[in-house]
Amino acid sequence: MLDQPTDAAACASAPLAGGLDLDDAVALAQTLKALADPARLRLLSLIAGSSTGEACVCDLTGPLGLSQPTVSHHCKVLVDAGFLTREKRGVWAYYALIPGALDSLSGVLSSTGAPGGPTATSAARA
Amino acid sequence: MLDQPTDAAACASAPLAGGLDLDDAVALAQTLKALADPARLRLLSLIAGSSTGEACVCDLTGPLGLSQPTVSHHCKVLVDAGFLTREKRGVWAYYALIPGALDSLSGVLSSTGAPGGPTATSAARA
DNA sequence: CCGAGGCATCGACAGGCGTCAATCTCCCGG
DNA sequence: CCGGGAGATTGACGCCTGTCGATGCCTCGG
Repeated sequence: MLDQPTDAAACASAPLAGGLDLDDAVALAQTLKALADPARLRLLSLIAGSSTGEACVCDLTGPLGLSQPTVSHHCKVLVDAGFLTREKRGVWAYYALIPGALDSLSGVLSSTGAPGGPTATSAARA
Repeated sequence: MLDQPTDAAACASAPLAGGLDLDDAVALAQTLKALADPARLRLLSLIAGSSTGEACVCDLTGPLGLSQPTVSHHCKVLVDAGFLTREKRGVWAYYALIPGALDSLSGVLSSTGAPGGPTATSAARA
């Protein structure tokens, strides 16, 4: 231990009161973690590049080179993170991306560089 | 085998040629993964909120509640990802964030929703 | 020249995450 | 009513990563 006397502020000066609360940091990290995967990024890109703006699982397993359960798992993660919507039509499940979800995330990232930003606390959470 | 005759395109229609290459997806995922951590997000926020725009390790261990090696590890990850710069002044190492790094990432995320976007291929890589 | 202190690195451990094979459920066509 | 097929779920395995304790390096003050 060796305790920590009054010379704790040895190097810098400001007490460094961070603008990001721990709870908010965890939420934002979870949203980012949903995107921080090559398979999920390509999955979003595939759906975004589709002509109809939606795609079913059986069409995604081919281009991604992944098995069906894996694709289903990634879709579930993206739906849970608020990036995709799931619509069951007959036997097939069609996934479409929610417009604005990525935009709000971009706004949060840009506001990080601005000290005392507006409302970065409760964003990326439509 | 049951083979797969011409009914391969059973559900959808388009061959779904994704705009994101696998190599590009891996690179973007690695950049996002550097941010997808509560400790690193708070670390960036602390440095951004600092009056001088920079902070040394010994000042970050306190607010983050992490040990010194852990903070040093996170700083290394962020420097390697291109979000922070490391400047050794005397005994102390001062970290400052690179302006524009988060902005370019925001641009990439926004362009994902635009089919046939501009240059999302080689971004977030200053 | 030598001691002290801040930072980076190493080794180890626990937890989470991505992936697949196997199985189950649900819906449609005949 | 029954068979087939698409998707979701479960269980297991392996890898990656966050965390800490211990140690080494490097710089500054005396």
